[in-house]
Amino acid sequence: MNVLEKIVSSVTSFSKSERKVADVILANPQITIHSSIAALAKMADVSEPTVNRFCRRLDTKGFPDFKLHLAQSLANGTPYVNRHVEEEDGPEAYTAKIFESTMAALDTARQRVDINTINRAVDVLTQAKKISFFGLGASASVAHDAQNKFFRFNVPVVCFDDIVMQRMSAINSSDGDVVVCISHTGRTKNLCDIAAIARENDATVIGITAYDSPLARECTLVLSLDVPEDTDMYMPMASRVAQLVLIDILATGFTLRRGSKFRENLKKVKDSLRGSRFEKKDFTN
Amino acid sequence: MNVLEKIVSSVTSFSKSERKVADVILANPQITIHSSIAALAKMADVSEPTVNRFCRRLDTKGFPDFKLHLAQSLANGTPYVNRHVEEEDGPEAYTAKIFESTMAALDTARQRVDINTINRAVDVLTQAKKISFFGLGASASVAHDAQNKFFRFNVPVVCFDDIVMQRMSAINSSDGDVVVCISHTGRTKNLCDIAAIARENDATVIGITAYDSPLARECTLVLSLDVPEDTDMYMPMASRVAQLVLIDILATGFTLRRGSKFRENLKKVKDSLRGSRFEKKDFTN
DNA sequence: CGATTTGTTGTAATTTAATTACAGCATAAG
DNA sequence: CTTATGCTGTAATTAAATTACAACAAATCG
Repeated sequence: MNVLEKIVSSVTSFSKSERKVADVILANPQITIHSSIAALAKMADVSEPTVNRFCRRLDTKGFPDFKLHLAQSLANGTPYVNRHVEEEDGPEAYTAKIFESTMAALDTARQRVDINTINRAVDVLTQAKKISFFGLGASASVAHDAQNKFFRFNVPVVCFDDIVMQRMSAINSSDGDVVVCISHTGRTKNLCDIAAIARENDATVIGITAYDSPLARECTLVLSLDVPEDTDMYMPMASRVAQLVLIDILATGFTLRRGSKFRENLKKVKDSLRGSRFEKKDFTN
Repeated sequence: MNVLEKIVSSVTSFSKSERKVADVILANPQITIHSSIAALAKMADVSEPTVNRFCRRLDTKGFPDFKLHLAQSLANGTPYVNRHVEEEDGPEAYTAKIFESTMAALDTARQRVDINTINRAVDVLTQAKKISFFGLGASASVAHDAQNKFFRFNVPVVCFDDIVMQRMSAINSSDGDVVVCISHTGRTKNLCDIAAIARENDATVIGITAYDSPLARECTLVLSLDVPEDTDMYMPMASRVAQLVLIDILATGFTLRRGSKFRENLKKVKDSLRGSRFEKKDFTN
């Protein structure tokens, strides 16, 4: 929890004077970090030791340390203490909030993701005979994106967003095949079934899903992203972005494992698109 | 440019002692922000005024101010000054770098995006008779994701990743229809054609693409995301995440414009999925 | 209803940290 | 070899933050 959020959440436990300090800081955080304790005390109309006590109450070593923490909270420009979109937000507010909450979600995802599992997943993927990406609903687009990436590596890769096709594909899988099942909740029944079928047929099943979910139990390897989802909107937003970044990481790990010679191959794929595009120089006029 | 990057880039203009200071700071930035000028001077084996002069050279007001800037640079935990993935990076390094570069990309996207255009795009979308999302290649998955979101709003929405279908759909469009064309480069010939066709048929064309690209010229409204793409990997990564966030923003703007009654409808859509899922309580054992 | 205790706040003293002024030294140019 | 320019450190100064303590307010208990 950053200092700004901490101030908001513990505002009830503050004394009268401390609340005055909190109000001033929340109103002009940017000014606060460039003020001395004397200036801030004057703004809040309290004494300097009160400001100091306020800082200590927030588990900082003192005023300078508090400013450091505050600066970090503000690093992303965070003008909105509350990142949840609200009814009365205008375009500027909700745009900023969505960017910020997405970045915050990626930050927690980064801290929580298990590097070891990523490494093992990359291992498995590089040795795969065939890679299949399965997702339903919102996760289907993540699966498509994964296909688009891994397809460039010139490995056999398929992607299905249709349970019948997924089922048939899972039944036909065998030892050496890798099936990647994508689901935010990990509680989509059909996908759990498919993971189980794939496992029964000796495929390695990687789950990009919630830890300790039904789907997770069916997987050989679970890449969990416990991202705090903003449920106000009833749509998966931040979680899906985190999933995509995870795909990027797996794809990057894959290319690095394959070595630099392989990377030239990637460039070839990219260059092959040139014919379908307008040249850049054509449009500098 | 953040302070850390600034130090790296101006390392040549430093004097011998200043470079010693730079080395110590770059090696332990986290320790630096919790040190006094005396402690840092000792670590770098220079005098205190040298440290102070070093700070001034970096356009900060002095040592405390420098620490503030440094704290902000480190806010995202940035241990990697260079965010580009390199050959010799291990799983820990490339995972962190990809998360960081994605977050950095979102941050620049946020700063550069034009709120006014977003607002107009939301206007247009809320009044649309029908919404179509078109994308090819990597952008196809973004289009799919957009469809998944807008579909929940109970508005007529289609998504095509096939040029023939896109073309037919564009030809059949008419006044009041909105076509959203997604392309990072904005130079995919087929998509430019389709945008032109849609426009000729009086549809409103929103482009999620590069500003000043061939596609942008064919659009009624251009949502540009000039995100610095890490081209080392020859894959669209950060740019596509930014596009998705933009979709989230448009979808959010849409729901807010429609009011709170409409939001209950969203909840209904989400609840409708319940039957296809395992209940949470079933798996707490 | 008054006395005592607990907690909050500000004043003044102290300590700590940062900055400035200046002098010595090294390096490079004339 | 001499002079000038620039870099670096010592010591003095100034600014800032913290601590100790006293006064006051509020609440609790007899």
